[in-house]
Amino acid sequence: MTRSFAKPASIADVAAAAGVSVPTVSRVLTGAAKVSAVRRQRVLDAIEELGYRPNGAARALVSGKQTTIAVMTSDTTIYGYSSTIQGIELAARAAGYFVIISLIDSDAPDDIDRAVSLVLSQPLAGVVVLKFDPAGVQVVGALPRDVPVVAVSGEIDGEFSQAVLDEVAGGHEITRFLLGLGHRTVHHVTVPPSRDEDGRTIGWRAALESAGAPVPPIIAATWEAVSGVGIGHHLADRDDVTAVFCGNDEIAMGVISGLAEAGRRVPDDISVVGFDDHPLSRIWRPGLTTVSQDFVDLGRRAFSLLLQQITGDEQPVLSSQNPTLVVRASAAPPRGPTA
Amino acid sequence: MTRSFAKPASIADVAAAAGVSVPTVSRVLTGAAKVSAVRRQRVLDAIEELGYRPNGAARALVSGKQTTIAVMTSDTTIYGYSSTIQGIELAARAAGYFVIISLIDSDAPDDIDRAVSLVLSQPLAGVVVLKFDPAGVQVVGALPRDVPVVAVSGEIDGEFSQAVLDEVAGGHEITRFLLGLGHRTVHHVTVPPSRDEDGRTIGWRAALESAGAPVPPIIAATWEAVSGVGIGHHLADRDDVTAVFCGNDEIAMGVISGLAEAGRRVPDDISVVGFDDHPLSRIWRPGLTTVSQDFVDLGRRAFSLLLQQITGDEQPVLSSQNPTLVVRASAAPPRGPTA
DNA sequence: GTGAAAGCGCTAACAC
DNA sequence: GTGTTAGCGCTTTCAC
Repeated sequence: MTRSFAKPASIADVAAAAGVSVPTVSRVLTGAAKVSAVRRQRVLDAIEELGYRPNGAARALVSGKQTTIAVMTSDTTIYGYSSTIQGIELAARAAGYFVIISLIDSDAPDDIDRAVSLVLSQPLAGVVVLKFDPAGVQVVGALPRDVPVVAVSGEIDGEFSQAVLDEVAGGHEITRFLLGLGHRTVHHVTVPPSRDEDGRTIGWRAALESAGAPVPPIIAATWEAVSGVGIGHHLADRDDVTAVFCGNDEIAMGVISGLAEAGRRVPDDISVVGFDDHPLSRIWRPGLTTVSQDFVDLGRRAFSLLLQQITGDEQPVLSSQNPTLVVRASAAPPRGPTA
Repeated sequence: MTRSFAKPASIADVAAAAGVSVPTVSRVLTGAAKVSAVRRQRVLDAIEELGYRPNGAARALVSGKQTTIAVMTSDTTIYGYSSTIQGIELAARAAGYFVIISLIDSDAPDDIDRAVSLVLSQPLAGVVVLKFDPAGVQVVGALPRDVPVVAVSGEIDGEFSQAVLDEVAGGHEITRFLLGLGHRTVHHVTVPPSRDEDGRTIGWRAALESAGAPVPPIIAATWEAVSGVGIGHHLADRDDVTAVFCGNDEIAMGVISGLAEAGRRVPDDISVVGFDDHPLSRIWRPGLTTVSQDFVDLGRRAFSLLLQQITGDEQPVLSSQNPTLVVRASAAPPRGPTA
């Protein structure tokens, strides 16, 4: 079969075929004004017959309204990222907007500039930046002030509208939970932070301090779950570690695996908890105690903030939501008295 | 701080500020023709000063060229989906195209129609459909023939260009691997198929048949990893099951968890393998034996097929790639002789 | 090299 | 209700 991508029919073709004027076709298309039933039908028939579809570029040009927003992110595959994107798309589509995905290669200045100018070269109603990592932070800083922008997650700065999950509260709560189980302190493994310290780390530290517990040095992992495995091996050698709070669930799984390979059992020998409530946390053995974050809702809220800006509101708004503690089996009281 | 989203500067504003004509500005922008160094610099300065950015809608209108493609998918969070999307974006961006994500709510005719007409209302150079599931299949069927389309995965039909991973080969290979370990037969748990039978299922059946092994009834799971847990419980009661090939890694993890909860050990009591080589398969305990698929590359190939169509090639092309077996610890020979 | 003029496909403003 | 006239921001002839 031969496929042909011929020049598409224009509104003028439709008008000609229907024997009406161009604006009349436009009227039946947009419903902006009444058209007699006869002509309306003729137009509809012509559209059908010609397989006519309005040219969006022309529409956007004349109306001055853009119906596309961009999501700038450094990744589309990480659980939190992809779920947030899904939430943004859902909300955007419901409001009649399309969403473009624009990947940021790294947080190197060159890559940031390239990503930003690429996005701006497109006619956009606004942009949502996933500020989960340093690349996102850089992009927010590089975006011009005359474009509607909302940042998702990250440090709260008040300059842009921002949709966040209250990570500080989440980190605080899960750390307090561990302390409540009887642990003397809680060690902390981080994913690459989007700033000096992620909210979850700040919450962890605050919980420790307000309980008068020692604050051990932070252990840094990468975004790769495997990086947790090495950390698990390392932790297995340390008698002083009884509870570990990991920056996300994948890392926690890696740590548990590493611990297991080194012969230490979770939660019997050591408690390990995560963050995010990844879908696999539930079926992981032992079930992972974690903090549940509603990323899809986060994406929805981000879009609604953006829409506010697009439609005129000029002041930055903050939308925050509290995550909830999910208790499963990976955390337990420490073995014996300090032993 | 007050943000203002004033009317953006147009090329005419730049021309006025630089004291040149509009086409001259266009020339320095596009590099279509030489401009004297003096004027060029004046234009550049004016652009800088006014913060001018070309209006993409106007450009698209006049050039008749679209630089946006759509990816239609029923999900953005599943590992294979999100990785493929990332590959598409990477390739598209390198070629100067933007990618719109358009979610399909379900495979119900209404949702399909809505999704298709929504996408077509946008000025697009082409569309990539993720045909991993029934919704994708329906969408491909509903798309008009005058738009460049490429399908990713799914049954090979020859009507559209298609990028696939050879799932039949993958399913065949991993089943043969299990048989080679000494299992009498291999049971199969499927994720919702995009057609009567997914390629991996076809490969499984073929391997069984050509080995003269019995073909047990198929067990159906959902896309949710948890659905595997219940199946695991169920399987634990059956003495005749010694090897299970799951439609994807998440389901395999669920099955292993269910088996473990019921007191059966993997791979000692029963072997379980997956498909996809999910990032967590490696750190799962036991390490999951699976079939590795390069989804990012799949996305890249899909885009390059689309580009071929956009730039004129009319005949459908098939791009296939062989997945590779990844042997880890979750499969072993069956216990004793039939025992 | 550079400007004037035309026109991409569409909607808005205006007469009738 | 309907057609005529403009004009959105840009690139592309086409003269000079």
